[in-house]
Amino acid sequence: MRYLQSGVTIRDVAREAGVSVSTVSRVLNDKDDVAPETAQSVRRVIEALGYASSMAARSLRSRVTNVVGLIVPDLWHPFTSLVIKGISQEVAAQRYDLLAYASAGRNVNALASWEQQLVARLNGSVTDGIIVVTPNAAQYRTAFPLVAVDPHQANTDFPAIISTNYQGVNEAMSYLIALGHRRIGFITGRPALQSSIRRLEGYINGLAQAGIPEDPDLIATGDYTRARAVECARCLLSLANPPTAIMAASDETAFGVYAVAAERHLRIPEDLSVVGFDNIVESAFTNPPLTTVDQSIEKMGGLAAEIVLKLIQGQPWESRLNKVSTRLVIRQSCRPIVPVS
Amino acid sequence: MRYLQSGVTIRDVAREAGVSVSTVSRVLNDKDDVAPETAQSVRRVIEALGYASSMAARSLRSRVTNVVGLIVPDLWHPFTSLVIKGISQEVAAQRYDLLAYASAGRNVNALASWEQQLVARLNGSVTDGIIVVTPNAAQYRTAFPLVAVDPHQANTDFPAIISTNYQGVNEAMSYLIALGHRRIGFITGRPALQSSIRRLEGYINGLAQAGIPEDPDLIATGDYTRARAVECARCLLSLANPPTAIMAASDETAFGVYAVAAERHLRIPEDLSVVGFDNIVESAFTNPPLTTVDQSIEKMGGLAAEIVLKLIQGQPWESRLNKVSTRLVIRQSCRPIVPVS
DNA sequence: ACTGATAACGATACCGGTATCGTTATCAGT
DNA sequence: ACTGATAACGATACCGGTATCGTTATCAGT
Repeated sequence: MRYLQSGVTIRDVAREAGVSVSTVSRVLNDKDDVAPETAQSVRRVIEALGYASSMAARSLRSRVTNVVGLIVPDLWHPFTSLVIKGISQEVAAQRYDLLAYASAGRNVNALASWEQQLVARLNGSVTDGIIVVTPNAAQYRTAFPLVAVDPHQANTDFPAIISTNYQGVNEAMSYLIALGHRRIGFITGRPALQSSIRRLEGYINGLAQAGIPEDPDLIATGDYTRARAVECARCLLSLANPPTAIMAASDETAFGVYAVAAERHLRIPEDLSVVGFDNIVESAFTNPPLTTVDQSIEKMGGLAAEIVLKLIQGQPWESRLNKVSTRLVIRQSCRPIVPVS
Repeated sequence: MRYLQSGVTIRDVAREAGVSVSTVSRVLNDKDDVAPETAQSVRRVIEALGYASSMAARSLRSRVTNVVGLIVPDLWHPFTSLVIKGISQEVAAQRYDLLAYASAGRNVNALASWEQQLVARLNGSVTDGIIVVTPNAAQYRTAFPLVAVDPHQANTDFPAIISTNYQGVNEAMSYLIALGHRRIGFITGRPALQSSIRRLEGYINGLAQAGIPEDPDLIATGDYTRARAVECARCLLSLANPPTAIMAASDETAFGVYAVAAERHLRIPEDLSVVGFDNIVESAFTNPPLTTVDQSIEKMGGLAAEIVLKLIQGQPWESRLNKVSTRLVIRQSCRPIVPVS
């Protein structure tokens, strides 16, 4: 492999065009005090030399990059993909560029401090503002616009986008109870996370509102992963008096329940009703399609982008907590309970 | 919203620690000619001031960023997600950072020149090398490492990763023919693309090898999208003598066939066999699960990362075309043809 | 006592842009 | 003819790091 020569700088362009670097810079930035003919000839030279200005040099001096940064744990998880889709569209619409950073593969302990470092380093050099998805650090210190999507802590120093976790589960519970279910199992998310806590509260209050006593055996502690959900589901379905329905704290969790149902030859929804949370793309394609709580992940991304761009442009954003509402999507994984005659 | 004060520079750290900026720089880069006590105290000051070095300034001078760039049309498409997963793991393993750029939302005509600009701008300022997925430009001019995944042109100036498109379809055809199918429809990809051409050849030669005459009616021209595939499938299934099986040039295309089958009350695989290409995540979750040609998208990403990192480190990479082999994944969307008694 | 090597650190030019201030030519208005 | 405004452009400091070269103190070896 050989590469073409590079390293064309603004000074090369200036020399070739017979003007000063100032004038070239003016042409690059579409300033208005340049004679049209001059601009034209400079542009021709730029084209001929294949010149592209260095983002590093530009941002070092002018402190504007027109780039929005995004920090996510990974770039391939379904949840992440949807968030990115929402962000991406809004950012592109406002003619900014999007630049994503994956923190995956890193030591979990070092992660928080690494993210903190990254935020500081990106802002003030390569990005004008940053969107963070599921931050691990409690606090970010930055002088630049920062917005968090689905933060794991309740209180943050910067605007955060969250969905109505409590109401989402609560609504799903009403639905299951209306179908006649009384023994409803719950598999939680990762206990430390705010979203997980709120969803559990939705479950508990859902039962209370219907006057159904809470049974500790029916609450299994998961962590949002499919693997852990499999263990939880085995546990719940091995009870002497097993649940007729399982409310899962995430779609991935629900798919774990699907797997266990299959291994025990339980049919969904005939023998077991299941409700998920997230409405990731896969949930519409499973067999049967999963009834789940849609948290408009895409919309969360869009809102995050909107806010960070407002902040970048110097407009204030009062509200620190921005809720995006959830909605129960009824598919085919639940059915009314048939009283044992 | 108020933000913390920022703008801590290396000079602030130097002043506070009572050393020169050179020494601070040495500490930052783990150079060995610094007294341990000095390094210790500098590190304490860095911590106390919340200092983070500016990537822009660093890369401007040292021309090393430890960042691999990625340019993709979008960040949420299933194909993209899998490529990114492969890249991400390899890049993280070698302690580089990954930075993704989405070109979506941009005017299609301006896209190629925009990408060309972006490559030039990223390299030599924020990244050490770049991986491009499905480039639109015929040629990129860059002095830095560049690798293309699944390029749309056959010949490129830089290493490219492609899958064995021809063999993949060919193998699938053998499978369908072995099941007894004789009238096999084909829905192509976007005709201009190299991958599409090779897949079509796999279909045509598959028929020829079995001595089955080619029927132009059975070849419908798609473009890899689900929407277009729906029209193609309607066309094929409306023939006087319709196909008993359809080979689709992509999984998305296959899902278009699924949709048309449902609207016409045709059962898959009882009434119609379908084979896809890609093996995206969804294909395992459809009803029925799709038999498809796996092109190890993740592995393609991993290989791309491996090559670009080798190039960055100055090691040569001879081969310009790197093939990743395909593999037929048999699920439940095909069945043997039953002779009409 | 002198030499040479080495450890530890400092001073300063420089990367490639933009911001800022200055200069020159031209011309309308009196 | 002189003044002031304006259009068009140039010279240069500067952004915040690192590379390069230099300096000083210390000490082992003769």
